Amino acid sequence: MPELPEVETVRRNLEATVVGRTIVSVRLSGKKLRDPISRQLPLRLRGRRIESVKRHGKFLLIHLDQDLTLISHLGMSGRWLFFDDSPDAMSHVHARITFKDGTELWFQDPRRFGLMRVTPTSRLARDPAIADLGPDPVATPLRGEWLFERSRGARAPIKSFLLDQKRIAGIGNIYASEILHRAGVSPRRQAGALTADEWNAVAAEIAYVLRDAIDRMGTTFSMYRTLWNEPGTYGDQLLVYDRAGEPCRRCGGVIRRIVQGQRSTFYCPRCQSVRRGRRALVIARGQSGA
DNA sequence: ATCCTATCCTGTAGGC
DNA sequence: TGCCTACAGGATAGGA
Repeated sequence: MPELPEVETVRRNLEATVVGRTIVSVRLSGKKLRDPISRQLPLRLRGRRIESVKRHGKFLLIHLDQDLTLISHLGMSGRWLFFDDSPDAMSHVHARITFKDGTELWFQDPRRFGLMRVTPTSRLARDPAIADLGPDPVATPLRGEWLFERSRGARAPIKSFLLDQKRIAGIGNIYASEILHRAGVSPRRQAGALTADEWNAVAAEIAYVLRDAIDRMGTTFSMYRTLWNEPGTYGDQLLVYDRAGEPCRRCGGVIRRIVQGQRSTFYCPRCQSVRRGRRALVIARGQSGA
């Protein structure tokens, strides 16, 4: 579910809500996440105070006192939910954090692809989950020139390149399609074959789309919710994602779905032609003929 | 190093 | 209604 804008929304929610609160207990469910939660985690978190909430890509970093950080990844279906009063039982809740004042923070994740662990803050950069991540494009706006240089020799399609968290941290399946559509670049192009101008366009749309999606609290299809169980509204802005067979909002052509790396990709073959040069030639011809 | 495939897990939508 | 298949916002191990 959650890509950078959704995780950033949850981060802001957490920052406004749980910073300053002190944990009195953590209860774990018996079920294993893909990366199991340590049984020691409740003991390590007990008595700790939340000092700040940061983010790198899709990872939430909840900093506590005594040099501890709670690393959290939402996977496909993870949610953090905050309650003033403990609600009735919910399914798939893997951790319940109770604060000193009686408020609660629950981690729910039906598909169990999420991750939660505690690590010393001073060694956070060496945590295997964090160590290999590329730059966060919101914290560090990416320049087209930098992407151009970094992509030389890359033979994977640009769509897969954008999803690679080692290259850029935070872009997921929805926003990769949206970014490429707005940039007018076909998802099938080899990343290493994009021109500097094309990378400039992609860099600009990475910044624009992520910012816009954050402003709208992300995209909700089914699972994703804010800390208060509200949906995000960026779904109204989607130009191609999940719109196969529907008309392109820019040119009226038909949006197509293809599969790349076992993930769906949506694009408009007319706006995003595979051969940019050919398209430019057609336009030039039309002008000379007029 | 890079790329591709299969896999982890549950829920839901759509076809019959 | 039920049964079946395909698919879903992600990351990663293992092999080419």
